[in-house]
Amino acid sequence: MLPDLPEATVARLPEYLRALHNLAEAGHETVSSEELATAAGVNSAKLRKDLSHLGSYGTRGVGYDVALLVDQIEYVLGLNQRRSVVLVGLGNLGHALAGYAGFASRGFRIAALFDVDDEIVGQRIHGLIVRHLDELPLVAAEDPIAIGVIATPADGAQSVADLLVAAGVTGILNFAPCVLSVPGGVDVRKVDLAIELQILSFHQHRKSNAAGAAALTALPGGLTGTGTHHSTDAAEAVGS
Amino acid sequence: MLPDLPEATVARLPEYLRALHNLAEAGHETVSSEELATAAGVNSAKLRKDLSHLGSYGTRGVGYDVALLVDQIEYVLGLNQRRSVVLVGLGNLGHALAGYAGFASRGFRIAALFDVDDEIVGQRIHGLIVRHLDELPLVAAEDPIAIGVIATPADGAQSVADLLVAAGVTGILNFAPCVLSVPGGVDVRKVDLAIELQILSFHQHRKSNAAGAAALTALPGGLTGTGTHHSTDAAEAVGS
DNA sequence: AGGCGCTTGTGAAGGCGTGCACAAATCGCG
DNA sequence: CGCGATTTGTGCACGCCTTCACAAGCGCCT
Repeated sequence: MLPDLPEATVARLPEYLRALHNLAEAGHETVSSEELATAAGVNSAKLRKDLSHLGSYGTRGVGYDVALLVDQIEYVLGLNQRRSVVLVGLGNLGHALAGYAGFASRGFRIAALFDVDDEIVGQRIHGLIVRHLDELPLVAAEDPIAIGVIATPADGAQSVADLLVAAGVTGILNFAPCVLSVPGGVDVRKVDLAIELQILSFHQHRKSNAAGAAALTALPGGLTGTGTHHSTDAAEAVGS
Repeated sequence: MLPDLPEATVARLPEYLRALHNLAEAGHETVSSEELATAAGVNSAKLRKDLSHLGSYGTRGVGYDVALLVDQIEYVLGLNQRRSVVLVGLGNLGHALAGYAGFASRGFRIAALFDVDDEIVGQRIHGLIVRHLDELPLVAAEDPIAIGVIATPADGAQSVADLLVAAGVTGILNFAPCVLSVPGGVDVRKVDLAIELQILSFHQHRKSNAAGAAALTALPGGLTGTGTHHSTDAAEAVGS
């Protein structure tokens, strides 16, 4: 029976798994929560709580059996079942994703590549022929598709998502910079390089302002939102 | 003055910004929290609370001025300052990232490309010559590097990170599947395709087991009739 | 066999984030 | 000028996640 895992825990399990694989290759048979936590870049208490949600697979005074834990996590994540992945959109990014080695190493199999551009359809990319998006239903009929990866421009992403959903896909990984609307029961995860860069930018901006900000923080006025303060000068006055 | 924003809010601001740019192009001059929230794929209350952290830039009964809000968010994120980005590792993924249009569109400028492979160094990729990683300090001396993007295999990533830090980089975006250790004050964000796939895999595994479980759970006292209903998953999963 | 050191698993507390629901504020219209 | 429609900004409650601290359990050594 599958335990009900907190979402935050689920997001960390793959990281633990990768660390465990490394440890196994290095010859470790057991590992303490402290070691594994360090290898995975988290707090040891958090790691223990995460693993405790899977059940008691550790031995007090000793640690966790590496091989056993690998099996458990892989089972919980459903990685022992092979899942078919299709990739839609073979521009720069899609091309790179098609050649990504990380697919096969975790039980994922690229079943097909799709695009709509006649220049790209028919090309052979990393051993697979790019097919036209119209053929997606055919491919899905032959072999159920578990996960669809969208690497198209933003304006085509929603219609691709609709096609994927219609083909029975219940998990979508979206690299297009847009919001997808999908029916309930379909899981969408988004990866956006630009967003990550902007978050980094924010932290740098904050750090660089932190020094001078301390001198300005003594704002006496404004009790409760007396809206006389207008925004434009705020933006410009601060930007030094 | 830069307000102290909750991390969750910061992570959503770029999404709001993108939605606002779309609205501006579509000719909207003002937008209500409801509209903007829908466009950004979030709850309207959450959006209002997020924006309230920046200050009061809306007008009750009317909504938000699109142009003003764009300026505010860009200011807070530090996007009006152009930041130099260097990209290390030009394999499949790095090659695609070098051609990513999203860099320039948000004020980021690719300052240089680096690799260590003699086959790759010297190549011209999307208008830039790939330089040897050894030259990184030289480039950093000419023009301060804000952000370093690591797209190398895992085994080289830590040493690249060390080099970047030594060159004064304070923000790192890591595509390598490994944990980086960096000194305090340096911000690392990680993007891992394999992790995202595994999270999707988990949800599918859970769903497929829930179906079987639902058949077995003939709960006698079930008044509500709807057992474990996860229709909101899709909406929440949008925020990665 | 017994005690000691080590490590897991977990109860409890605190912090953070989310969403509801409503008061405050603004605009347009009669 | 006043009123109603509309929308923002926010107090509050709730739930999730993190972290601490420690009891419970296991193996080893004497």
